[in-house]
Amino acid sequence: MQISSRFTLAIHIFACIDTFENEYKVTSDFLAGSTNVNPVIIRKILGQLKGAGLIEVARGTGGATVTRPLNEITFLDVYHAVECVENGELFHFHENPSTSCPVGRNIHHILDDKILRVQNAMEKELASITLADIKQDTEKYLSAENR
Amino acid sequence: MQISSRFTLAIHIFACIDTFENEYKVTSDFLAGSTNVNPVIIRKILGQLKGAGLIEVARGTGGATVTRPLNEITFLDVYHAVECVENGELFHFHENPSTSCPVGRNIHHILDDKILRVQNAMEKELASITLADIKQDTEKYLSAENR
DNA sequence: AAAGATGTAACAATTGATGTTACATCAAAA
DNA sequence: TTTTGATGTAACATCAATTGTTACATCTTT
Repeated sequence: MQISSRFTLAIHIFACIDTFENEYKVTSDFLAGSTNVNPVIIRKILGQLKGAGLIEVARGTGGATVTRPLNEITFLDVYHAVECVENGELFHFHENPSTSCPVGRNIHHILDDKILRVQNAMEKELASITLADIKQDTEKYLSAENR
Repeated sequence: MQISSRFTLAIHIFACIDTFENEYKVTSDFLAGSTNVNPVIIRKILGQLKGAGLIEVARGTGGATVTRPLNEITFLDVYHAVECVENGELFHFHENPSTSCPVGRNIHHILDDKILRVQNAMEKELASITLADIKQDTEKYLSAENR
């Protein structure tokens, strides 16, 4: 299983807000155009980002804006905002291992710390990347187009 | 989205093989009992592990055995054997970002290296854990039960 | 009020995971 | 050589999550 495209969509949304907020009003329809994804899906993601306090969305008048400096928003913040698994558990366990088998009744003890290590490694890397990096590379690629 | 329970099931299977292979013949029915998962599911996972060269399964007579020393099989080997996403891509991209939007047509350039960093961090940690670690902790918890 | 947004409910479609039955096939042992 | 107990696998069922879509109440500015 893969991490849902909501994550890459959310990053795409932030790149659009930063790139276009001075030129256009960045609405769900605008974002739907850039991502080629249904506006209602965009609004749901905007709602999750808003719920996490990363953006504000103007009711009535429309448009999304970022609430903090971009270097203070990490990929991990976005990931947590948008990925909706219980406790953010990366690995899915089989539900009811046998309690009459000694391995079955201990498999959680045996595995939990190792799985946590893997999840922590991933989250640490996610936390090391910020939206400022995205801004920088977006500008790099866009200016490379104009030559 | 979470990584499928096939992964934790596969580790469970290895723990069973190592713990019980001298006492019992470790068949798909035996493993189905310990994991509380349907035997056909177990056989599919066994097939994937066999395809990756990690185990051998005896046709006719039945039973699974490991092909290499446990410290030479990493979590990453098991993960790759069992997780069936194209190229092992951890993140799912939205399919058709707009080519008429400058952000849309560059979003892959912008994101790919960062996503790769995250995936590499996860895989590096997966590669650092081996089935020998599982064996050791399995023995630890089972012997703790017998006191 | 009118216009242009958002928020959200309700439902459809698709996909992948998981479960289940059935059966062909295999290898050892009786 | 037949029986027995396995595996391999097809075919289908079920379920959950993602994603898409329509519709509409609601909000803010004009």
